[in-house]
Amino acid sequence: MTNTTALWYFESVNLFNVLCPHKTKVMGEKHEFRRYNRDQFVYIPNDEASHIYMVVEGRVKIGHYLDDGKEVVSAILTTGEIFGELALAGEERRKDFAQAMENNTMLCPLSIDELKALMKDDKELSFRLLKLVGLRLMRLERKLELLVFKDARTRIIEFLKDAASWKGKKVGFETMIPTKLTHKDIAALTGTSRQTVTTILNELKDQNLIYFDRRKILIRDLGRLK
Amino acid sequence: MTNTTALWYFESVNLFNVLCPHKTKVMGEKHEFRRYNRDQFVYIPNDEASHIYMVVEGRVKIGHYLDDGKEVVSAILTTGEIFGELALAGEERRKDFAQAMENNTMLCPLSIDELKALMKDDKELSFRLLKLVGLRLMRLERKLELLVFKDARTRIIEFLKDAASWKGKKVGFETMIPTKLTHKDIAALTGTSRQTVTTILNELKDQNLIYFDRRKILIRDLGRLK
DNA sequence: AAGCGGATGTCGGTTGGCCGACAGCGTTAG
DNA sequence: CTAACGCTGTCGGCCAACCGACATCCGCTT
Repeated sequence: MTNTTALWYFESVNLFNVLCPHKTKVMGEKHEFRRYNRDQFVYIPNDEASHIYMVVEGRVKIGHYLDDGKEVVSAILTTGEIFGELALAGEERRKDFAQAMENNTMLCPLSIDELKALMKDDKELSFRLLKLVGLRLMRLERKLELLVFKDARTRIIEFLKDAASWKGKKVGFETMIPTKLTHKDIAALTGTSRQTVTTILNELKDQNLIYFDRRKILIRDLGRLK
Repeated sequence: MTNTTALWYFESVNLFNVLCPHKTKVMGEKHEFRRYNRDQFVYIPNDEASHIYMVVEGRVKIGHYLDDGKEVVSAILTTGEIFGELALAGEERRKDFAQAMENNTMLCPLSIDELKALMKDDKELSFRLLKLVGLRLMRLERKLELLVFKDARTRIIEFLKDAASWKGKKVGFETMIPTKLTHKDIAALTGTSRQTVTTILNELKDQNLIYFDRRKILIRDLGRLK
């Protein structure tokens, strides 16, 4: 579980680590995961915002729909990542959707009500939750800055670096990122177009800064990638 | 104070309203405001993030600097608005700056340490703080969506609508927004250029959808503005 | 094994809006 | 009062990157 622990660390608030003991103690037998199939929705806009979730297995797409019905992807989450946290920051009905991207996606749900109850006994928990939401805020600010002030190439490179530090395995100078993300996915996550992603990734490949195929991205040298 | 109350309501978490009694009780004589002069910094990047602030009077610019030294404005705050809240979400050193825009800008500072101490006695406070940060998150998500998926005209119009609902005084169909924001300011807040703001505002004026001069913006009919 | 849907690769045409430049215009400081 | 600086207004050049179109290519499904 070393890897999962690292993921939790990255979340910077080891929320579920704290809560799973709580759950077993306080919530008795309700300590279960939920299973989802590919394309199944965890929640959709206007659903009651009653839980937050941690991804145990599989992938979850977070996004919402524009007026014209077009889908906007704001995040694609994997093992160890938390979503739905706006529910505990006062959101009553979902504004976004969460959708499983793979069969057998396993989620650990956590009821807001129970969480609030726990907060009364556990002062430390309040800080952790505050940090969780605060961390989201900081990340979003970074994303905003990238999107507004950096060109497509820079955004994609920053995305690669993030992914590398987050999921990458280092071997010498090279960093290997196993990923099922399509160019379309990367485009959505970096605010660029599908074609631009393809072009820029191939540019980087030609310069031998990266290599990639359909299941991984390999960064030759993180220091040289810019 | 009706107006100020309305502002607090908009903040959705009546934080300082709750805390001022606390302060007078818990903090005794420390219930003071701080005064700043035009262009004086409240904090700058790398300062210790030890307080959050509410604007009592005047205006405060929040922003940060890009690598090339260019200034990025992320918000311009007036009476009743709160800033520096990342400090209570785990930020240790400021990443942004806060700068008074007018002489005699008055701020009400609130120490994070004291706040944390208060949180232990006041379970309601934890929720409020969570809501405060959560609200920021929601707003930022909206801003992100506007910046990425909407064109400059739409962004500026949305900005006008926001300002109207926030600071506007309705008189019949018309909404009057008193403001000292320059086109440059509006450009920074909407992620556009100064020239684009000037052009679009004048377009809207020509279409008689708005009127404006150097100290106010008048929206003819909120329903028709789009 | 065949076929089909989705992913990748490549090409131009098109354009929103940034930016520099410059000319009034208002405010403000002294 | 006056100078100076910053704000507003307008034009045109320019370009990043979006988008449609189309040709593979891959891999899953039946």
